[in-house]
Amino acid sequence: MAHLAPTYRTSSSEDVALPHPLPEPAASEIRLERVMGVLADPLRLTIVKQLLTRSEEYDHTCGWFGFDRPKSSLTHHFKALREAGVIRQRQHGLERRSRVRLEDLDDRFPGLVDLIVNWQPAEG
Amino acid sequence: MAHLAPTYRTSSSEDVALPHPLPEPAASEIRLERVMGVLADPLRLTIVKQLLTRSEEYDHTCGWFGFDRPKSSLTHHFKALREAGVIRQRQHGLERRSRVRLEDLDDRFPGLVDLIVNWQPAEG
DNA sequence: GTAGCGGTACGATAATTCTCGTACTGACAC
DNA sequence: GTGTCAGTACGAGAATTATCGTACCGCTAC
Repeated sequence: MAHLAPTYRTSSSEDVALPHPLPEPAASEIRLERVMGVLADPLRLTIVKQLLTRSEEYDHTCGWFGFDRPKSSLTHHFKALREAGVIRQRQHGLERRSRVRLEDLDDRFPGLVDLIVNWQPAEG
Repeated sequence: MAHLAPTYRTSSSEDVALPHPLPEPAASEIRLERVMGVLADPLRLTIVKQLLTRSEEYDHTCGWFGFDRPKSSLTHHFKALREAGVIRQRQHGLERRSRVRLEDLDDRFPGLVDLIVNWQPAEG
């Protein structure tokens, strides 16, 4: 997988420096028990799986997922994922966009991402 | 890996029928989010890792681990692991012995066991 | 019988986490 | 300026989970 350059392409086709990530643990500080805990929730598993499987060129905002939950609940879950080291968030003007820290997770916990991608939510 | 026959060898070298496992979810009912949740705890990760790496011919009792915790706390954690489908427990007379449901976990969540084996508890 | 042992069940308190309403911010459009 | 929009921060109540004391059970040894 190609390394993502620290720029992104806007709708006007300019390359712009990426905003700094919001506070997050260094890759070496990511703790498996913390990651497990944060993934012990169907909504958060859904977030990460969708980022892994439906995400394309751009990072995504909370709204992109289309969850029918209050905004403050979504903030809570995204923050939990970020503070555990699972996702990286950057502030793009109004929006806060998220992506999975794929390289860091693959490096620290090989196989974990596959578990998430293969996860299926419970029926009912 | 060889399939474990449903007998075990006693100290007097007799093969004896294994007691039935205590209530547990079927392999197909094991939920990743549940497993993640139950492994979001250093003590329980330690239990499973030790069962995976130090265990030999026999299953092991709670006391084998040597944790300095009240018995009722250990019961609580072992039960949580069993009800999530991570370990299997059988009653052998006085003792309740545990082993990891290795085949079931490998079948349902390939790679998960390696994550646990490679886990290191936090320093301090 | 009694004692000891591995372990459970119950229950209470403490701690953590979830959920979400409300108020607010910062950026943009006009 | 005003409005709107994505999202946050705070805080409260509910729900879940952790911890562990106590009482108890069933088996074995004596």
